[in-house]
Amino acid sequence: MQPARRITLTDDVYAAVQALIMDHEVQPGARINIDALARRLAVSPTPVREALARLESDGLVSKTPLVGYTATPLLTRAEFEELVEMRLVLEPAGAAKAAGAGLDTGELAGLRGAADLPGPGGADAVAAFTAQDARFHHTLAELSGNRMLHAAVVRLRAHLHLFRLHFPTAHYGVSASEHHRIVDAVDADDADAAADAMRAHLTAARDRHLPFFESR
Amino acid sequence: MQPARRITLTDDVYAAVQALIMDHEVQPGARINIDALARRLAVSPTPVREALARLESDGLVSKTPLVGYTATPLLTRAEFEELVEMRLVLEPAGAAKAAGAGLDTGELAGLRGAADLPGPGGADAVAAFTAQDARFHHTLAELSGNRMLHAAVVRLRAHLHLFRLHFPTAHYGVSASEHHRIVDAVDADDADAAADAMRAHLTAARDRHLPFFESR
DNA sequence: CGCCCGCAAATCCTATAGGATCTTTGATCG
DNA sequence: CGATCAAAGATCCTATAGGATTTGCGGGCG
Repeated sequence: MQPARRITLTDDVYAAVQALIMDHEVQPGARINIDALARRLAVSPTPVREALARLESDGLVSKTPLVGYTATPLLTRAEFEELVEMRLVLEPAGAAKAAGAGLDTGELAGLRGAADLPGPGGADAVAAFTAQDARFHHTLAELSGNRMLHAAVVRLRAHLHLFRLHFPTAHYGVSASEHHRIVDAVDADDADAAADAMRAHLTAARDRHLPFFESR
Repeated sequence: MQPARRITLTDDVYAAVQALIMDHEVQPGARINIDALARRLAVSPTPVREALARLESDGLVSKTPLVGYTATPLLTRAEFEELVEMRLVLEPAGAAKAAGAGLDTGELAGLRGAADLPGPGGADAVAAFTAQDARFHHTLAELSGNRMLHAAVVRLRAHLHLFRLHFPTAHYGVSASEHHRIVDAVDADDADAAADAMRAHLTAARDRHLPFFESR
């Protein structure tokens, strides 16, 4: 039996500010006033500063000494292409590793569960979709058995926050089927097929996201 | 003309603590007493806490709420293999990208300069060698043109701190020649050859490091 | 002899205050 | 009218203090 609040205020603030930025309640590129943020969260500036320091290492905010913190701006088209390229380097390798790792049935079942994606219905369908999509990719990276690769994949997700509000909602089923094709290859212990399926998925997802940049 | 101290105390402390850990002046796995560290650096605990928060995101320390920070322990053999695997995923891809990027002569000259490694002479030969080796790998990753890949490569270097004091000093020339072979391939715009040369270098470096684990 | 409980010391965590720096506003000069 | 400079305000940064929690140690019980 554990007390009501196991974690510290700093950790709470860290999660809260992360959510504020990911949900664009703090505009990308906007200055972050530490005192105002502290008042908004009903805490003192001290834990806010500590949370911001961690978020800077995560790439969600950037700091200018003696000036203040700024929410990281939206990705440019070029940065988006770099992100895709980076994922194309990391994630197919992770899928291949997972395929060769001899996963047990429990791990495979968990991966299959994460591969399913919620439909377009529901109150906050976009958030539910992105959360589940992240869970699948993170789970697969974790099952690669390489903790550093897993950490790198998780870290990249932070840079995707510009899409939280612009996710193309018309292709839910397509993404899910691509996920399942990857799981099938992993299940069959076919490393090459798993890597290929992941590459196809990432490339297709890239094309689905591209229209976002046309309208800017 | 700029004032004597352009950066803040927190940034100074961050660099100082990073050096303390990388140089093993703080034993890997040891608890970190915030107050004692603050006294040692002649500052208050506040900037120390902020620096530690950033170092946690960097992977150099880990935090347990209400208990304190701990210096990250030395890599186990398994973690070392994962690190090598991760570098084999990232760095050959970066070398290939750099080879296809059409670098100008200035960039190539900078890379060639970084490829040279200091000889075994000198006061702190090990530190000089590791610093120059890091500069080469970071420069090459930067020239890939992918900022996220560059950042990931730099981030991995932090986990190498266990070798700072155990670098095999007998193979300076070998490493340098492997570096130059990579540069040659990049210079020839041969992406496949650059990736192959990087893979060969990383694999060879892995084998050179392995004896360290035998003696533990 | 080993285990468990309770108290004291150490440490962490948060809030607050004051000094230092940057930004903005307004007035003066060219 | 535009540019420059100075002062006021806002904000950041660091130090300090006190409350909350954990850890270490000693005594008591089984």
